[in-house]
Amino acid sequence: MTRSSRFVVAAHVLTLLARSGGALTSEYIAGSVNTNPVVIRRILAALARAGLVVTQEGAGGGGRLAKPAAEITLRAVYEAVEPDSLFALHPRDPNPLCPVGGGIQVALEPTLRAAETALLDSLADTSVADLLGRLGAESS
Amino acid sequence: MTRSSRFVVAAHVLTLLARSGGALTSEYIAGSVNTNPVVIRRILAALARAGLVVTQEGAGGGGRLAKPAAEITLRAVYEAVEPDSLFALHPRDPNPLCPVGGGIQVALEPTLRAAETALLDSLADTSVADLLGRLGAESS
DNA sequence: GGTACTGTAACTCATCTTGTTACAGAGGGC
DNA sequence: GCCCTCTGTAACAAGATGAGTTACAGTACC
Repeated sequence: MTRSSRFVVAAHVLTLLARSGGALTSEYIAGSVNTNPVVIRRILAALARAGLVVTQEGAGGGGRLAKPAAEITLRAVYEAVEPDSLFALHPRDPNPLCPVGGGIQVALEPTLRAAETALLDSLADTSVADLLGRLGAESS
Repeated sequence: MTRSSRFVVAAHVLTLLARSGGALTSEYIAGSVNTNPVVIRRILAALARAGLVVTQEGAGGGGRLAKPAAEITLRAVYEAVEPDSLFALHPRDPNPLCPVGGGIQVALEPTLRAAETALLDSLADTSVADLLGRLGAESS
């Protein structure tokens, strides 16, 4: 799979916002992430839809956290920017006349769901505040 | 991300092989998966490299399980066909002069590793024999 | 009104996946 | 030995997606 870097970039953005304590412009954030401001605005838009940040247009605007950094888990960040399921099923439906082809997707479903849940539960153990703490511990 | 369906197809292939008890040709398998035989051969090649199946060239050849279906976990299948890490880091390295940009990847690393481990551990709970059992319970 | 922002469309480029054709080589049956 | 049936793999096309970029409409503060 062509993995996207949106999740890692989103965590980066939120950590920046947590550290600043206020609002930052997409251009400033883009300078730290080393990308284009539009890329940041797209990420911020997804995070805003999920209620993790608040953005404001116009002069003096930008994005800021919508709640305390300790209350923003990486699970919420992941779900905000990677809405699709982790596993892709067959590109063309398998042969329904084959006993295996006709039932394999249903047979796999509970396992795939459990694996994705395990991933999300693990991500829920880390918050944006935790990330900020790890940064502070290394380079104050 | 363009999510790949290799994992689901590989599970399908192995379930077919487990059910047959012997060797199947890529053309036969392709009929159940509803794809091209070359796609199946690519999957079988990855599974063979991981020691999950044995393939044989020539007339009467094909692929068969290299060990009992109960000993093939979906974790091993996933690792065989999806060798890349689940999370992509920044496409361009973040700005090292920024306190956040310079350390965010290191700060994220333990969380990403734990999440990927949680996923793999969950997949280890299901074997190819389990899949075959789920199929049998629905359509005998 | 002017300036500083976001929101978003539109386009390009690169990469990945899948499907496909083609062909070399292996191996069993005659 | 000679077929015929297979795998292994290269090569290419088509489609999808991600990321980067430019452009511009709209909003909000001064």
